[in-house]
Amino acid sequence: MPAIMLPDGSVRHFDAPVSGAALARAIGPGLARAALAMKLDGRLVDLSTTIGHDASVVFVTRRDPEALGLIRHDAAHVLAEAVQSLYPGTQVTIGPAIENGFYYDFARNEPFTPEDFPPIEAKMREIVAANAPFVREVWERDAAIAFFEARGERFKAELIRDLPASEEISFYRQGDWVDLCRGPHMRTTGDVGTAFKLMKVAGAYWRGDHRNPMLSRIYGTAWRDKAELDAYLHMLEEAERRDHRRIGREMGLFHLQEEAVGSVFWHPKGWRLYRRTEAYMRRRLDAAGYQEVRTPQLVDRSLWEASGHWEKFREHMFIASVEDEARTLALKPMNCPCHVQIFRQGVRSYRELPLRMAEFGSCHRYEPSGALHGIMRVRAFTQDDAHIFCTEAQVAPETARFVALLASVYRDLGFPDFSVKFSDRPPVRAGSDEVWDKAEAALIEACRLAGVEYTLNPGEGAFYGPKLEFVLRDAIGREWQCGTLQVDYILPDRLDAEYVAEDGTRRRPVMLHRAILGSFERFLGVMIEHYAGRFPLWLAPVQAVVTTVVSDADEYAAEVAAALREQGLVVEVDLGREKITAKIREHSLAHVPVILVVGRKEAEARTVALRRLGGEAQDVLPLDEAVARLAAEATPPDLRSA
RNA sequence: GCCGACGUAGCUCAGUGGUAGAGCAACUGAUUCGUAAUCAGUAGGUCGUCAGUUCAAUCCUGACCGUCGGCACCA
Repeated sequence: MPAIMLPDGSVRHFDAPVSGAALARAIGPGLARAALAMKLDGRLVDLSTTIGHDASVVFVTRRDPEALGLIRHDAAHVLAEAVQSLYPGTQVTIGPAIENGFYYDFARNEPFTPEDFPPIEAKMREIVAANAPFVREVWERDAAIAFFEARGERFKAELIRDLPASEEISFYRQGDWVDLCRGPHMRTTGDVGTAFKLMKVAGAYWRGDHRNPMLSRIYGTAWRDKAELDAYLHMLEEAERRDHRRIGREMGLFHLQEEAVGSVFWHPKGWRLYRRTEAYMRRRLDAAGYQEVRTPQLVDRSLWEASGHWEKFREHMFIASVEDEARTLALKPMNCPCHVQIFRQGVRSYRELPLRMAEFGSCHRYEPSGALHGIMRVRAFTQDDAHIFCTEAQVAPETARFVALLASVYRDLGFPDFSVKFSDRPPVRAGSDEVWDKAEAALIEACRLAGVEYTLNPGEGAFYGPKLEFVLRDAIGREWQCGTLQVDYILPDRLDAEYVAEDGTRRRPVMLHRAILGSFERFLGVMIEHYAGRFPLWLAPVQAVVTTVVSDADEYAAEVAAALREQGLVVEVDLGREKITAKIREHSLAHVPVILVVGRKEAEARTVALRRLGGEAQDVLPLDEAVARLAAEATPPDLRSA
């Protein structure tokens, strides 16, 4: 005799158990048509699920956010059926919904190629048009295993074997095709709709483990309607347009080449962008009480043995040696052991804590070749690194100070929107549970103190301590993990760092490893994509171009440029004989933020016509005023008064 | 590192078993023109590298290097 509560607070009573579909029909024909699935006491289930007890039900329609996941998951099933019907002998494995779409991993001797997409998509449309109901079946475990083994589906059989005994083995049938699946699904294959598209093929390890066979993965995207699909495809084009590798080349910022894989050749304009960012960071760190240091690139292996890197990370380190010496050196992959060496010089007092030691540390890591990506993932990079040596009591306030600094830096650099992930103790870790309890509690308290909201990232902490990860959101909604703060009780111990406490005893400091940008290379890559090369004036590598309408204005143009350079702006002068429209186009494509056009009128009146990148308006104003205005705007945010 | 695709002029790309083309950019000349492409001409390539097959390879085969998309990795 179920009593079912609906979202509007009303309650419906039934004499017997009732399916979701029947419930929807009882409420109204409109809902019966629109309902795709339902949330039964908050759990998303099939509409065919029978409700036999008192419950609350919320129907999911195409308009609800949950619909996307359902559409994508169902699309994965439709893809799998299409592939098996076109390519007999292909084994199915898993096919989940993911952000923006879905994928399905297939086992087949010959991998798929994009040329296979058109026939597969056509078959998928057939399956959707057939509008076959998704029918849930519960199987007995051995029968399920036998079923898949008889069909040569060893991956599916393996999945079932590894399901916990308590788990119900459910199948979903669509027409003649059936797949092991936990569900839930929508009513029919027709509910998938037609707003889907196969995107790419890729290899993927079975169960994500590189020791396992490589499967052939097909990625697709799926949306509620064509408008959403088009918007998504447009966003992808936008991302491609913003690609830092393309913009870096077009703007002459940097290049990469074979002889130095994973290292950046910074060109004058790119290096100016880099230096502006670095100078900004240096001012912020100075103001925040950090002391900058510089430590060696090449360090003897004995230090890496002491720090634990030699044992744990050697395969990621570049090792160097010379013939005349027996020593083995390594290029530093991290700065922390070197910073501890500075801390260890002389006797440290509690009065010196917290001691904030910063370095724009140049590091090398041997990253796997497949991981390299433009300047975002390289083998030689510079971190905005710092280590805060402090007492346990200082962990919370220092974390709060750091988060405030980080938020301010992100805001200044154009990223007001960021989120925080809290990674707690990993399964394999150093240190006792008591130490971890302490470290995690301190970090939680610090977040409370700083008013930081975070999502939990369980088991993802560093082996030596819990960490916060700071993820910023760019102009087109993508997320980039940049900043980090890690609490470390281990390294000070391994490298024997100590200070004299108030009571005269020697104690271990706690180390906070922290970075705001992460690495300059990666962060600048993110910034290039975020701004699509259209940097704010204070960061732009070339801040303005002065160009002429007629050659009579050449002399005046030089004067205008000189006046701007006097104020520290980087200005180019274009006296080319092309038409002004062509010159405007050229410098706009080069992403120069300000174009100053001068002709006879301006030369006589001592004015400039100021044009902003992307805009069409011309602002004619006196030279002095233009210079003052641009100089103010080109001042870095931390140096502006008020 | 693994799977797949790709590598031709500075860039974007065409093309062929008989040693290569276009557009843009560059350079030269003409054009003095008012806010996103003025016209004409010139120059530019060991067709990623190394082997093999062939009378002949940029093209076919193999290995290697690199890039791209994923996977794995990201201390």
